[in-house]
Amino acid sequence: MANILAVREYTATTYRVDGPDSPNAAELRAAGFERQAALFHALSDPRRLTILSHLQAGEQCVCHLQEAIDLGQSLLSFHLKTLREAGLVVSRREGRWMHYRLAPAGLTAAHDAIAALRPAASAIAPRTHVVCGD
Amino acid sequence: MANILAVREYTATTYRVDGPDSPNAAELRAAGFERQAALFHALSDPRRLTILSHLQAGEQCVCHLQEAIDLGQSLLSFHLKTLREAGLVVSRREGRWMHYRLAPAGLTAAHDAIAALRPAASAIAPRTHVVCGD
DNA sequence: TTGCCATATCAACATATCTAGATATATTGA
DNA sequence: TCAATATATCTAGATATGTTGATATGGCAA
Repeated sequence: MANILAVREYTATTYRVDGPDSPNAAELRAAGFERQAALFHALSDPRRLTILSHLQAGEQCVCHLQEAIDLGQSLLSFHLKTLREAGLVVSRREGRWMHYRLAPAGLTAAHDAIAALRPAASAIAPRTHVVCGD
Repeated sequence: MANILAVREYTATTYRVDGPDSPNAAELRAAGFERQAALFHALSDPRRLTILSHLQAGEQCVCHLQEAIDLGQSLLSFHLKTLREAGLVVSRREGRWMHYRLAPAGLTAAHDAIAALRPAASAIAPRTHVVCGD
């Protein structure tokens, strides 16, 4: 880790339920949505999805990614940084080359976030004639 | 549908593989990433995630959402529109009230998009000493 | 050293998105 | 028909994000 900041890690965090500064449920949920939103933001660009799909086969160095994907050098670097900061990929230096690979924990977090939003079967039907105005 | 445009629907689309205008695999993949990116964009805001989680219990009218969530009227309407255009919620008018509920197909599409990105077990390890420079 | 190469970062600009307030539209009830 | 209400849309400004070209950094080889 050294001096790298702002990299999401998806480690489990536990709180003592009644500790003096334990955040309440609403705050926890809000913080969760912030995290999840950041994760989905990283996934919300077709170029970044292209990069992820290229990494699916295994670790790649930037030079190979650049050959495979039509992106300028600094732009590719920018998108890789975005993915890295979101916790979706990790990087490793080998000599002068940087290698990137998928970070399964990040994808799992995204997967779980969506799974958590899926409605109960009872929740997908319209509820007609519910009085609203008062 | 009438004159509603730009609403994503997630119906299966099939192509004859060798038909004269059948898009090639790369184009199909690119189009898929565009769609998926739009979907993730709709999920990339904590306010919208909050809305979705409120709809998880079942259909809600806008007035109830507005009570439950601290958002100005036009802002709530904006985010609901974003979710609707992404195919994540559907709306229904009942009298003067609009009711919104989750659209399972949209959430499923997001879920599947992430599942499709998950790496093979062999792809998550660094591959050291791969020659790169040439 | 020195120079080269791979990649990251910076600075400037273009574009997209979010937000708030004002206004428009649709529906109901008087 | 009119007024009231719920929600959507519009407008303008603020902020965030993406893109490009230039420059910096870190490692290697001569």
